[in-house]
Amino acid sequence: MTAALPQHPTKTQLLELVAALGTAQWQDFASAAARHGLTAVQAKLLGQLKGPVPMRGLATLLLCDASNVTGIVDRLEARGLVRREPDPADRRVKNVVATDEGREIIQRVRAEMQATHSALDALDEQERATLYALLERLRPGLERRA
Amino acid sequence: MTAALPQHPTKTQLLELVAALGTAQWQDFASAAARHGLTAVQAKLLGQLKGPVPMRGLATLLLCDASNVTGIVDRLEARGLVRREPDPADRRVKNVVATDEGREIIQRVRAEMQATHSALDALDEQERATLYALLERLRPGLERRA
DNA sequence: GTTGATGCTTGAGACCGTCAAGCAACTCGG
DNA sequence: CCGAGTTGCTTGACGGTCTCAAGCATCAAC
Repeated sequence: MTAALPQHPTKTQLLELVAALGTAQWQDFASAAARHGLTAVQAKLLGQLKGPVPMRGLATLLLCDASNVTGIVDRLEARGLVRREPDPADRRVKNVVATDEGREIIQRVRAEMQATHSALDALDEQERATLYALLERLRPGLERRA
Repeated sequence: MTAALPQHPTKTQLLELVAALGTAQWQDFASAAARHGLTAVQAKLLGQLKGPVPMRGLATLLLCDASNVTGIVDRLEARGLVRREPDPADRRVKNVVATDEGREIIQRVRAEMQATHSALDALDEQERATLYALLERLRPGLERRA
């Protein structure tokens, strides 16, 4: 008998569980990145580069000041994982592009997130679909800018 | 017609969704904390103090070096939100305790996480129970130390 | 063209995080 | 009891992350 099974968890319990899983996943990500000599923030920025993105766009994506992006890109560029390209339409803009090496590294980091992958393996296809649908419902509330 | 509805989202999609929600919640937490002059890390530490906790225990909880905890507790103590008490059983140990003001502030921060609360309001009791159960299944995989 | 907005960088300052080193106190074998 | 090893905490050095204010170049609009 599992008398402690919460049939109706409080919002607080759910909130704490989400927070705990979020930080656990972040740790997993950070340690995978560290194995390749990257910080979590650097890896996250690298992960946003599906195509050329202006510095300003990165600041918006990462919800931080533009001057912060300068430093992060500086360090990535020094390692050859990223390039700054002039924008043909607007000479103020610098577009950031991942190099081949950059793309390869971020792909490896994602693949090496062992804890996250093994956690998701605990669910079958159907359960994952249910979880995805529920989380998708949370998104609009969470991403609204206060 | 919603043809794009993923009946069976890939692990990658699910992973990215979890990551997005995790960082959104963290931002929410950080901005609630900032309204009270606290950083997210300070608020997180404060939230762990249900009773007296030794410095070493905090380092373990926060998955960081003990010397890091020293600085964070220093700043919280300077604001009077936390106290260091000697441990009666072991004179090496210093137990950290939240002051009344500290308890009050962390409670307010939690209550003021508007985005998170409104996100959870999008689900009814039954859905929350389902979500909780699914997330609980993810925990063992995620929290295993690699 | 002048005015104003926008994109990026720089510099100062605070916090977060690690590591190495150090001191105090505990523990345990002898 | 006593010395050896361990553990708990702090300090100092150093790098990364973040914000703010200031500055330069460029664009847009009148």
